[in-house]
Amino acid sequence: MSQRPVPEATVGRLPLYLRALVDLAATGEATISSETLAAAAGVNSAKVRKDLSFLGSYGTRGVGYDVAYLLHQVRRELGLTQDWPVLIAGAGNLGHALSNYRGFGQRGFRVVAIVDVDPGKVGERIGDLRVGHLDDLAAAVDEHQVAIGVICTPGEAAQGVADRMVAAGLRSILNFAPAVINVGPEVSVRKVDLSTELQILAYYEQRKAALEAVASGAEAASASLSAFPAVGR
Amino acid sequence: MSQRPVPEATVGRLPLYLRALVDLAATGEATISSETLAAAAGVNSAKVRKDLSFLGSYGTRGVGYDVAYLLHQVRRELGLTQDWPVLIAGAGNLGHALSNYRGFGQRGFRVVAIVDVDPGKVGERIGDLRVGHLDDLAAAVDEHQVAIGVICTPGEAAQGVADRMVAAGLRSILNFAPAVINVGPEVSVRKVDLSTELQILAYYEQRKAALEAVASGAEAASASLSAFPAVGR
DNA sequence: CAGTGTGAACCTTTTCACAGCA
DNA sequence: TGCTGTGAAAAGGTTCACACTG
Repeated sequence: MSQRPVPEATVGRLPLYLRALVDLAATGEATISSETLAAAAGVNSAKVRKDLSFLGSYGTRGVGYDVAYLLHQVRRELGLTQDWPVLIAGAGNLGHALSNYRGFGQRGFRVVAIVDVDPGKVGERIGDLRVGHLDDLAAAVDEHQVAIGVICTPGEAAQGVADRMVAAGLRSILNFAPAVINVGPEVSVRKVDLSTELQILAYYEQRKAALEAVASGAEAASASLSAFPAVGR
Repeated sequence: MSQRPVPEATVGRLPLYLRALVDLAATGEATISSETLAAAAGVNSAKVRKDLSFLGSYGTRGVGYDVAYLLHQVRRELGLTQDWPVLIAGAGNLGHALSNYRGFGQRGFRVVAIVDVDPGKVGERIGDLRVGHLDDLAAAVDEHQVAIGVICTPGEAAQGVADRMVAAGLRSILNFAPAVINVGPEVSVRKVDLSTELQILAYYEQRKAALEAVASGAEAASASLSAFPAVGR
């Protein structure tokens, strides 16, 4: 496959480029410059060029990138030329929402199983699926060749569920539970914490409020407001 | 308030420490070392000490940090000594789930309004709330002193909603829609993209599969598997 | 003497700036 | 001529290692 290692930061942006390219392909544009792609993805053009250069030399100097070709290359690099069966653990609010989320299917992620421990939830229908019991996780992983597990349980249950996932052979976990989970080095974990994001916003919001209090006071606050990053990621 | 600017990366970890400290306080521990806090937060101890040193010298050499005191300081730094009223735009799957998510309330974020454009959703009850119309967004922001807006709409609608939020005076936005939104530099935006996270996992999963194919082939793959970061953030 | 606080080294990521090519 | 691809510089973040202190 692709030669040198792609930096982590770049991998994190490839899905952004992918989305922009999909939108662009729909409009019928044949080629795109790094400048335009950068605008669509919300980054700067130097970053786009550097990132894409890790995948290979897919651009044409003086012209730009061929949309269809680049789209294919980014998809291939991300491993999205195949479908990925996904299992969700936890059929609460969030588990429900994710199971029904159309965006997953559109991007090649098929939710093939949902499990929970609550007897009141086991057996419930969600879309085309029936909620299974957590004890059947390993069987479901085997049966559907699941590659990625998603944890949507309360924080207390997260580690136990993660252990079962790893035992069942999963090596990629997306964790929505507000808890740190410990797994072996062969397992990739990504964490999405909804409250954390709000807390980070609260931090910057607070600073803005504090600055304004100063500004509305005696001396003009000459310091630029743009000291606040628009995006903290 | 607090003096020197806290690095962005540190701000991003403060909620992690906060959660660990809350758990710890519940167990009754009075003090904690950077080593133990690090384990609870899933980072290393040097990072913990550096991070906390930006808030001030709150530790005691040879002893550690006073849990209750540090908890208070982290809360204060993050601006969590007050409640933050939140408005959600988009009452679909995700909007529903977030409205009902207990974790927000527990951490000082109160969902005070939900709006949508779909006539089938406007008027619907979600918890204690009634879904309002998007046109009433500004009124709701005023009435409830909303500080943070959350976008849970489809991608196409995100920019329009963001524009309304900014026009209504919001300067902090959490965007769950799969789209880049453009706002002025005075507005902080954080983005959570569910599909993006899965795509990143797919990338690493694919590489693992490729490596294993090589390993199970002729020559022993001497390259270490630990080239895969457990967490990509 | 255990554990914080922090300079200094190191590594990653971003940005700059321009040579080189279609 | 216009835009890519990329070295080199700058910025930001992490880790090391140890002086210092309660």
